[in-house]
Amino acid sequence: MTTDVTAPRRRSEKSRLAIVAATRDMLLERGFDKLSIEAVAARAGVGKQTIYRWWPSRHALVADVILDYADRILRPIASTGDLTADCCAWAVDLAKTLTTARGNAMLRFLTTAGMEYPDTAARLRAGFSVPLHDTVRNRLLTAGLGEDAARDAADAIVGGVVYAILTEGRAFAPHRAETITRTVLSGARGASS
Amino acid sequence: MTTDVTAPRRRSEKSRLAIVAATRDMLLERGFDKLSIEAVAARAGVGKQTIYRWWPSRHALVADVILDYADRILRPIASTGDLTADCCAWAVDLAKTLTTARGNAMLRFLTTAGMEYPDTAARLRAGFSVPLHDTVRNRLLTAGLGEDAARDAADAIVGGVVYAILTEGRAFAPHRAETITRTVLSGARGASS
Amino acid sequence: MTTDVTAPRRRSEKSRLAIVAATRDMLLERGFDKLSIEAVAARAGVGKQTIYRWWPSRHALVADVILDYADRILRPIASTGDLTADCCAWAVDLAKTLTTARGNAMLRFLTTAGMEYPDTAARLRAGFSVPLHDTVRNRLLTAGLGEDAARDAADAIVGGVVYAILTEGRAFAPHRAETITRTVLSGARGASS
Amino acid sequence: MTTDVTAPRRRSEKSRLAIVAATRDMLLERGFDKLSIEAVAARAGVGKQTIYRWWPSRHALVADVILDYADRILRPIASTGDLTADCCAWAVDLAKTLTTARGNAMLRFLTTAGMEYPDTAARLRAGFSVPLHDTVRNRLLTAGLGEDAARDAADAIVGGVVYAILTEGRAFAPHRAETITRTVLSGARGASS
DNA sequence: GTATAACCGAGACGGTACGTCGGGTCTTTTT
DNA sequence: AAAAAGACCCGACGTACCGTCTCGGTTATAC
Repeated sequence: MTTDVTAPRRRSEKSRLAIVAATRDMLLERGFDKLSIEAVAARAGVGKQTIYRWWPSRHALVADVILDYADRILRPIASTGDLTADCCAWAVDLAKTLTTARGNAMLRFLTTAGMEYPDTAARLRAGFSVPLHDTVRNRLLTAGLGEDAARDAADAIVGGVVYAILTEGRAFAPHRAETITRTVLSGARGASS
Repeated sequence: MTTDVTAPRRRSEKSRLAIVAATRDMLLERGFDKLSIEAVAARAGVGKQTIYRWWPSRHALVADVILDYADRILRPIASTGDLTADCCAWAVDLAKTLTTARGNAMLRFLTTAGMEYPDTAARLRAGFSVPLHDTVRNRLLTAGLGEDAARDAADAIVGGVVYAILTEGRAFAPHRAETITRTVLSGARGASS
Repeated sequence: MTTDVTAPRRRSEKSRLAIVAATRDMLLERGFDKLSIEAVAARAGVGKQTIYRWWPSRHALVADVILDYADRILRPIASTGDLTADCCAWAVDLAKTLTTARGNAMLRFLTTAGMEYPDTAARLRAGFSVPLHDTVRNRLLTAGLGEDAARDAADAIVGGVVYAILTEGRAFAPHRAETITRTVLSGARGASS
Repeated sequence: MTTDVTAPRRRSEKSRLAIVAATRDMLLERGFDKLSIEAVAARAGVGKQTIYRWWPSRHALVADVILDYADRILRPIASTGDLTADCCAWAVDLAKTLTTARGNAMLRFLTTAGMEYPDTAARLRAGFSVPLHDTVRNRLLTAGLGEDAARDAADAIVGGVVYAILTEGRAFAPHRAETITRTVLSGARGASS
């Protein structure tokens, strides 16, 4: 039974929360580019060093905040027996979330923050992209699709919806997520049968 | 009456080319985040003001460079009569391009540079995302699909391939573009018949 | 005929003056230890970089300010024919200047700022200590003393007065400068005869 | 009458010695300006608080170390009957000590550390400047000089030697201490007779 | 012979200032 | 009139230390 040898060096939980909250707020107010560590520290009532002590970079800090929020985006797919209906409902729900002001902002940070820094990219992938993809893939596997078919269909559904929102922004009409999903699924089911 | 309205401004073509070349080179060498106007000016042997005179921001400058490169990514789909084969070949080709070191870098800049600045985002959308989508959509329309079906299938194919590359990077195996495309098309054709 | 090869790179005289004035003021208000470049820049309405561009360090900046002031301390010795009277008057005058609030502060900065940084030390020596010593030495040479006698007596007079003020501060009574000087001179004259 | 009012506060002698030694070493290695409490604590293997518990400031700590060393500089004047010879020997010895690497460094710290902080200045004066001056003054009184003459001559000798070393550093040739002293004494003796 | 409190090491914390980079504006000189 | 050069004001960077403040752990009186 390991008793946590790494010694949790008495980090101040109060400061941690203040920093994360300040980052989240300023991210939505001013955007990722204009988010400065200096401003976050000031807003959180914290010394700059306290941020640098626990986060290696601005990207890593933002990643934490986004992953915290990712749980609100990642939702399970219902299993009513009707695969298409379940997936369409889920896709429309996802599209709605990603076209709210907050959701769309988070999607953009998620994408920008992950660029250029492999470590951060890996964390965001593991905490968002992969779970998103797996949600669909697993539902398809449950419905009897083969490994490859499930993976490809999941790529097409998730990619089709998310990439469209990425390029079109909040102008994307959520109900389009339904027709995209329906299009993909009618193909995937035929192919797997 | 001045003939040749477009050029009473005596802009130095030599400087313009040097700036664009310097930007392209440094973009690939150091990445978007670490690209500074100061460094571009120095490398191009140009005054900072000459850059600011013609481009409103760093994002706009980078957008120019990327759109210049976009032509190498945007290619037409062949029309051999076999829709599926044509689209698959095109998709695999696209995936191959976007997983080269250079192509992947460009895709990332394309995505990052467009975030947070609506003007730049609109230009990049018009110069890359829309043409990409239209290429597929038009081929599908030509093949007899309906408006909506063509649009949805194009979303799924383009999004499926590009978003996967966006999250997985160069690890994405280009041949997966074929199965994704095939999956989508088998659905879209069935639905439209 | 050289036309100033070093190219006077269009330095802003306005900024230079504002910086020097701000430094002088804050030096007297808060002391050398608590003088920060940041505060000087703010008070002078100038960017920090403008200070760093022209002065290599805080010590160098302070040295400039002090040497500017040194002219008020360095005064010539009168030549009435009565060597002792002339020197005593000069010494008392020096002591008076160095025991004013401002003069004493300057003496302290002069001493502190020169420590630890050879370059600054050399400049301060050349601009203050050496001229001070030479003033006395030259007067003694004029009066007929030999090289060595003049040098030693100058050491004793200047050192006697200045070092005492350095240790005792403003408590030093200026008229003591007279008796010290008289003591030294009565010896030096006897020895040189 | 409470004996030992100061309370046996169980101060760790080991820590005290480690701190003083670390301070002395780093003072000579890196100079006064670059001496940080943090570094002293680390080098001494001691918590920062242990330093702050017993010394109010960096200056006070350095003063302790210097005064510890002052005993090696402050030496008595011999009494062979020949006043001039005794004083000259003493002065040359003093000059030699103050022009060693270590002695000169100590003299500089002594001067710098005492500036700006009245408390520290007073301690250093009492522990160094005053004893130095008194050593000479007392020898002169013993030799029959009057109060004032002794004081003035002591000022001139001590100041003449120390101030010259302060400005010239290790370039000061110790034998000059002899001629300075001789010059002053020949005056002081004549005046007091 | 314990308790109990001062002292210790360690180091996190809110801060100030450092010296540097680069942004975008402005001015001077050259082409 | 545009361009090169580069000084300027400014904001932020990431780092070094400041002096204060807990944390356990360890002694060494005082009960």
